[in-house]
Amino acid sequence: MKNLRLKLARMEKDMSQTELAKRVGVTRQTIGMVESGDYNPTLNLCIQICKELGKTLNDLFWEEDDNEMV
Amino acid sequence: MKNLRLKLARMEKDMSQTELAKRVGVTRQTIGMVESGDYNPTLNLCIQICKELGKTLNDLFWEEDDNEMV
DNA sequence: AACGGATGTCAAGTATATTTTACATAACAT
DNA sequence: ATGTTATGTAAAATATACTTGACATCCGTT
Repeated sequence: MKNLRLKLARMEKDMSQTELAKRVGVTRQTIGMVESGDYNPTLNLCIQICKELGKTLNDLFWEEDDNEMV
Repeated sequence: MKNLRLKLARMEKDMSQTELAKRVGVTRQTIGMVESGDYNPTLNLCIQICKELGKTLNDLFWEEDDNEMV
């Protein structure tokens, strides 16, 4: 399950995966994997991404409904 | 920096670290380290903890600090 | 006193997040 | 046709999250 909210938030900031990665301090592959889903990033990475995109953890990483698939 | 919100939410549920750990599927040491702070858990672990305690990611893991909305 | 449950911590092992390097395609210019 | 930017993906290496097992203290109970 792709993280479309993250991808959208990044695009709204006119930021490439490479640029977001640089700001966050990881590689672009890592950002790509987070957006692609099927991935379990660390909390600090999520927080850094949120801060760069002006969003909160709930905005980008909290599933409100009962979409399981952990 | 200790995660006091997590500790409080757990205690409000009358749950020991051991019991929360069992429900979440990790060891009690891991829960202890998350509560002690200075630790970087994975997103899935945070989500599982939130679900067991009836909280959201922002409730337990988002620092509102100086980033107030514009 | 002795017990049992809850928590803190530490060292060594295992699992996995993240990096590095590399090659691939598509879109859009020049 | 050539070059550049953006993205997807995949192997192997490294860093670190998480486990295992142990020993510690504190606190309430018997």
